[in-house]
Amino acid sequence: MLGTPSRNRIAERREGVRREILDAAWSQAREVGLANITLRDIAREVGMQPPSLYSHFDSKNAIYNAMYAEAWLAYESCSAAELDPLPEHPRVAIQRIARVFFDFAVADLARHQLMNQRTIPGFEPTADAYAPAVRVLEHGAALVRSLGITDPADFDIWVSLIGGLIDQQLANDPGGDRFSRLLERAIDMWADAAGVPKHSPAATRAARKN
Amino acid sequence: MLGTPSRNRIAERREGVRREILDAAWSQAREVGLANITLRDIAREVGMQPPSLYSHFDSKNAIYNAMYAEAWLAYESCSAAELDPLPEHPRVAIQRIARVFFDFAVADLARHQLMNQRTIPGFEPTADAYAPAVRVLEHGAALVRSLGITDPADFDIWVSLIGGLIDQQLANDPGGDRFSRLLERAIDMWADAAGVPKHSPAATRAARKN
DNA sequence: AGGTGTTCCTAACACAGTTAGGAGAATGCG
DNA sequence: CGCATTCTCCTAACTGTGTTAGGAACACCT
Repeated sequence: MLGTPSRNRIAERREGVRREILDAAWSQAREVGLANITLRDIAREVGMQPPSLYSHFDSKNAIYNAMYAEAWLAYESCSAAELDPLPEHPRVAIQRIARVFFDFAVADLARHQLMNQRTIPGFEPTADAYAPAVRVLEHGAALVRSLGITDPADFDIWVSLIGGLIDQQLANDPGGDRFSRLLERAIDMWADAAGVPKHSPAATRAARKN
Repeated sequence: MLGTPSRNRIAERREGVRREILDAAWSQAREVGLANITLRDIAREVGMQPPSLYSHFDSKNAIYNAMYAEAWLAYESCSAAELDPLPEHPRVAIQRIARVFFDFAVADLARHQLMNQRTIPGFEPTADAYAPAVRVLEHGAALVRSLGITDPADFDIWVSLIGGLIDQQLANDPGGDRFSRLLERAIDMWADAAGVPKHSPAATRAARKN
């Protein structure tokens, strides 16, 4: 009965409040735009006075920082789920990775701005918040290497291509699919140049043998 | 001797002050970042009190707006100069267009953020400030069409590819050339897929005949 | 010279993030 | 249980931002 320090209680409650604040921040970000969220509005949504938020976050940027880490962790688990049985054929696999990242980014403008663009004036993620991002990128690079892409330049071009399509989609056709539907074609173009085996039935059969 | 209304004088001086303000805004933007410029600092650099700026611009966003128009006009005249004798060979021409745009964007981070990213919270260019931008884009599209690219999707991919490389260059290797040196290779990849004739001596000779 | 408009000024406001300091509740120990 | 401690939230206030109101000085035109 004794010996279990109730330090858990307090930590749990604290974590709960943190969650509430972050949820309010996300909802505000989606409502008024990532850059336009205000501590006053977050506090109102949580039922606090603005300065009380400082009991849980050191600053507004600390909130952005937590959101940043959260976003990349979310993508990490999303991609782990969506790419678990990675398609055997290299070209299909690379298409799938690109598609998963593209759809994740396009699904939430505010999140994408936070993750991939430098849209918040004074904000820069701390090292530990940045860690999941580099983990994801390094994992992607390793994946692409394992599919036979030896030249790192090819990886850089691949990343640029996907990022460019995402930006164009969100900037020029938000909610539509003008650029989304070009993704496969663009990646195929890249795969041809990078020497990824064509996706013919014969090639697929050959690949299955491994 | 008479009949020349001195309305010119006053208009000229007004235009001069506008120039001073915009120059100060650009210099501040390059110094502290586009989003971090402040009316107080601009006013100080011009030798005014902050509210006096309102005699020349309706708001801070109006300054951004003028800078936006200026940036695109600058690119328009830059590209007109750099692309005047457009290389005859389609592939070389398309490489050159991409290179000119890439270098112009990478040369000035603040300007690129203003022109091509939505990095200023409340700012959206007015129709007349936006006009040069659509003119440039439409001109580019027409140019690409004239080089034999019939599918608009190819143009969209081309734009995405260039934009993606620019963003990566500025975000991950500012001042370097990690992505800049991949531009030609990436555009060649695209040109292969889009069916732009290869750049062989024979093809060049054939193209010269037109 | 006198009337007129333009341009700049000072004073002040609203709203942002943030800090200081204290009250009250939850927690931990005798 | 009673007391000390810590944690959480509050109110009041500060700094810095864009912006508005209203007036003074200057250049201009007749």
